[in-house]
Amino acid sequence: MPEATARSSGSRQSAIQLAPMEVPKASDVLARELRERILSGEFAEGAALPPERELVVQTQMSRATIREALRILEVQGLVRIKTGRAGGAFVQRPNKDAVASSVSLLIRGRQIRLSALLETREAIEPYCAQLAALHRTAEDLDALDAANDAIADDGSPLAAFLQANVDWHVAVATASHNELLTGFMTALSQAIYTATENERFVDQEVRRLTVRAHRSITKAIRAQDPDAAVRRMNRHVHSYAAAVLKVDKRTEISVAGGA
Amino acid sequence: MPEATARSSGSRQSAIQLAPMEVPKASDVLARELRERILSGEFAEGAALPPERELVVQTQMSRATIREALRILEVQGLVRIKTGRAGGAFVQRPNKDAVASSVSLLIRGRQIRLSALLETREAIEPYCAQLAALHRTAEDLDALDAANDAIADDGSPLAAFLQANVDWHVAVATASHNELLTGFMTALSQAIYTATENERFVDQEVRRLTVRAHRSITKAIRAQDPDAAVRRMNRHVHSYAAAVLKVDKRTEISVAGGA
DNA sequence: CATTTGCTAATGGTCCGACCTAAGTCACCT
DNA sequence: AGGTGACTTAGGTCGGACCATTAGCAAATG
Repeated sequence: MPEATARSSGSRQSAIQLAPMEVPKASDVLARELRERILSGEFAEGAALPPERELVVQTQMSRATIREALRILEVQGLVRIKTGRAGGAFVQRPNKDAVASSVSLLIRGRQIRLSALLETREAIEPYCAQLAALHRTAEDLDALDAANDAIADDGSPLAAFLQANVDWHVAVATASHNELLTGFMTALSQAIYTATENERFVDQEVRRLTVRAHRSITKAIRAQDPDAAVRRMNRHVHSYAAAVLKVDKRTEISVAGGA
Repeated sequence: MPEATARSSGSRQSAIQLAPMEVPKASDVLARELRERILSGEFAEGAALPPERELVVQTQMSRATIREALRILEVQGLVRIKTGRAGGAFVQRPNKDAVASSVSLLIRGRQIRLSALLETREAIEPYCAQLAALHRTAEDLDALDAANDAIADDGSPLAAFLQANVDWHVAVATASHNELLTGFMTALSQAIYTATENERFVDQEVRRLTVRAHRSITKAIRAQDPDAAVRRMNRHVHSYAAAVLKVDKRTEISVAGGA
């Protein structure tokens, strides 16, 4: 790759020199302005932004430009747009779903392997369990029990098991009362869910072991025993990862062998 | 909040029942379609999507609709749009910047406290160091050394120190060769940077200690000693967090006292 | 009176067509 | 040869029109 080293493109040099200038797009300018006002708290959550046509007269921009700006904010999770009378753009604080979706795109786009997802979970979740043991409330414990009861339901289909499994893990993260950690774990759990959906290794035995491990971890969290919580969670996610990867590898081999 | 419990709004019940139907927006449909094709690999990275006017004739949608769809993909980091002749929408795989920006919005929007950020780093980074010790390459070591040398430069301003600090931590994550973990750490480091920018506790002593800790951790990573890496990193981020929070708390008190 | 139905207004969604701006290409002129 | 400017192709912006959805109110209806 030959890098251009010249300071000008080879023509005569005038005495006057100007730096390259940035010309931002109008919709970006408006989006940035609105975003700053939202994040600064100037617009309260749930407040309605002016209607598009009103923004047109206020900003002197065209409606297309304004709509693009609103679309940007919508994708970023900063506003929610409702149609119809009394509709409009309503201010929203970004939530973990926005993070989850962008993480999901990263995973799909860069084809991050299941092993990397499980590895990441092994990094994060034991610490979540530790914090959960320290900060859990009664409601957190209820959520944990509810999710685990749903997992214990033998008759439920695979999808229900996996969803309940996700719910339990997210409940652990929620009990940590660290919103950022919760956001990461939500995104991660969802991704592991979809990646595991086609795995065939989830049988009654796996379910039984899962429920037992969850119960044990929940017990430590209830007892506010951070050491036990981190230790048991570590063991749980590690053994789960090992089990998944064993099946995963076997599948790869059988696929490769069958071709 | 009185929740509506009725299944219909109180009128006569016809025998025929219909579920609420979703009517997606045209731009969302197009965005979804293009997104799937990009993620499935049908469009290679760097490939140019058809020009807007060409998409108009292909999809029978208006240009405004198509532009909104492209704007969605742009915000999600799936395409990059260039103006001028030979411009257009070029396919891009989402990178960690997209995750970092959405995490940044989450942090600002939900006013996540610095203590939570540091807590999250304590969860993630020791594991990163462990993986780095296992998987680091020679290039990774070079990056670590370069970043730490930049930190050691006593004469540099605060911003340079903080940036070099971020670079080093990101380099550790990169050395783990887990793209998801790297994405998380990039987002997190950037956020901690901005949150720490105004802290006044970074003096020469802090710099000296930081450099020393980094050197020690780098040494463990170089020696491929995961246990030492995780232990030292744990200690480093923990003591850094304690130091920051001490100043943070003092600042809060002095502000409260002065008011 | 209660319910249903229909009308009206407000607001986002879509479309069309025009023009502006940015940036390669290339022929022409010096 | 080298610069200059017209041409061309792309996105960016604009204005206006009309459609679709929904809330609220009014009229019809039993």
